[in-house]
Amino acid sequence: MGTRYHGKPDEVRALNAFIKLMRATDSISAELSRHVGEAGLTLGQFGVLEALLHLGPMSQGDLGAKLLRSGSNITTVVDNLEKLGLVERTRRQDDRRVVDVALTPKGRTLIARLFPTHARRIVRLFSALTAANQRQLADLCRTLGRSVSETGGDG
Amino acid sequence: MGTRYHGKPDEVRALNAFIKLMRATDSISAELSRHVGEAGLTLGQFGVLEALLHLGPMSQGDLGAKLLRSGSNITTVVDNLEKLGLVERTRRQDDRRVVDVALTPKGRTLIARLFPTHARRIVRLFSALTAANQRQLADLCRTLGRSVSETGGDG
DNA sequence: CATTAATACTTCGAATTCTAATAATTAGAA
DNA sequence: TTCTAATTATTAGAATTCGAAGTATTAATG
Repeated sequence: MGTRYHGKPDEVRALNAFIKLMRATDSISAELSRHVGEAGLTLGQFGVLEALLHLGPMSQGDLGAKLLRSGSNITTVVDNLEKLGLVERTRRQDDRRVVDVALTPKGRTLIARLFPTHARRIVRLFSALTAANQRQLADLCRTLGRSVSETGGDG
Repeated sequence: MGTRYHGKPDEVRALNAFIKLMRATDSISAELSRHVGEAGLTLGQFGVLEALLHLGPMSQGDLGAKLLRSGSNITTVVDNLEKLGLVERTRRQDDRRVVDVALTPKGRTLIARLFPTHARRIVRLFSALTAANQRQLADLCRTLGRSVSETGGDG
């Protein structure tokens, strides 16, 4: 009772990296969510607005691919952003299956105002790491993420 | 208009590390969620069962602290696990505010069966990194996570 | 051309997750 | 001891998130 998991060295090592990764992400998300929430937005909504600001209007499918979210999720989040008057949907004329999403002036003003603060907050959170360590972390995460999404389930 | 964000170097660096971190975590979570889901569990439920297996029975408050989740979230997840007959609640006698959560035999059997596969899966996902790189990643995430939860909002 | 298959989105049901408000219990202070 | 604080858990309401099923549209096949 109350004993930690003792496994093989390679399991302990991977599980430790895994749990640290998850906890760091959780902490950062919670912190950013708190401040985005002060502006009346969720992180998911913020992510959509930011993608539209920096990449321009795009279909819901592309949004899902960019943000690694399911199609039904994008539908829901865009629904809520539309209710808030921050984005608008346009059915594409040359392919009426596709729905393009674009910022409204109100949405553009809001995200353009919020993003700089958000970016500075991320700089501050990551300032616990040196520049070299930030690059190293990005590199390790890129390798890891790429491998996971490529090899997927089988192996 | 389809232009990526161009900011100051320190912003670009931190934002890049941030997005890589988030994407890696998302990919890994999705992959693990898929397989845990085959056993009829969510990642949140799995996390509670695993904590109870490796650390023994504990209060809902302690579960929330271990898993970095809110109290109301733990209430909900434990509700669902209780419906599935995998955990049981006991009101603590010497402090009747506290609810202790423990695995039922059924819950213990299930998580004890699932965990080894889960652990091997994590080892496989992280095998894209060398042992040294896994330790490095854990170290960077520990530093980052600790800094975030300590310094919190102000800075 | 007609049928079938693939694509893009929506809807539905369920679980997660949060904050805020509430209830129950315990601890501390007057 | 009695009133007030603080602690622990639950409930309510909203948003996120998923997978599966359904709809509309387009592409491909016969």
